[in-house]
Amino acid sequence: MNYWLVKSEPSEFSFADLTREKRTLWTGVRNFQARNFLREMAQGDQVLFYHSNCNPPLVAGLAVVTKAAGPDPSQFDRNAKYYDSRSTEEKPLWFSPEIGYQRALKNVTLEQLKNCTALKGLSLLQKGSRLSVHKLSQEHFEVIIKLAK
DNA sequence: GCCAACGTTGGC
DNA sequence: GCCAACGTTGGC
Repeated sequence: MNYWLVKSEPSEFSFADLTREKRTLWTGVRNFQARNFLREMAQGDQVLFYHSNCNPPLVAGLAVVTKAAGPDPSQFDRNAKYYDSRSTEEKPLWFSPEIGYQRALKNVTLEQLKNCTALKGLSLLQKGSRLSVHKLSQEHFEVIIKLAK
């Protein structure tokens, strides 16, 4: 099993939104490295749901991959913000897994993550890291879950 | 709102 | 294939 962290701006889609909707297609990721991670996600993988671009940034809850990635429908929609003219039905560029609500977590702020020596090397904390999808080791995942208790 | 860091684009 | 210009991300 793999462990992931996905970022979302709470003003766009928050963990409370996921809690309400139960499941959602993770659409709109337009970065190749993040895309590769999305395609690697398998049903049952654990996903930390991170709120970015807010004050304070934090890990808000726990999600789970409910369905492996298929083509991101928003890339085909001419009127969508994430339309990509390079994509075809035969050769889609972008992929979306389905993410489901698992359980609420006590918030773990970015500051707490930074102050935790056990999380040294976490890719989210690397300088200049802007990826919206990160892969975590099981050890780092469990440390963050512990911080949320 | 600022700006550092990074990714992408496109001219050459 | 280089690299300058531009756009975006996201913490602060």
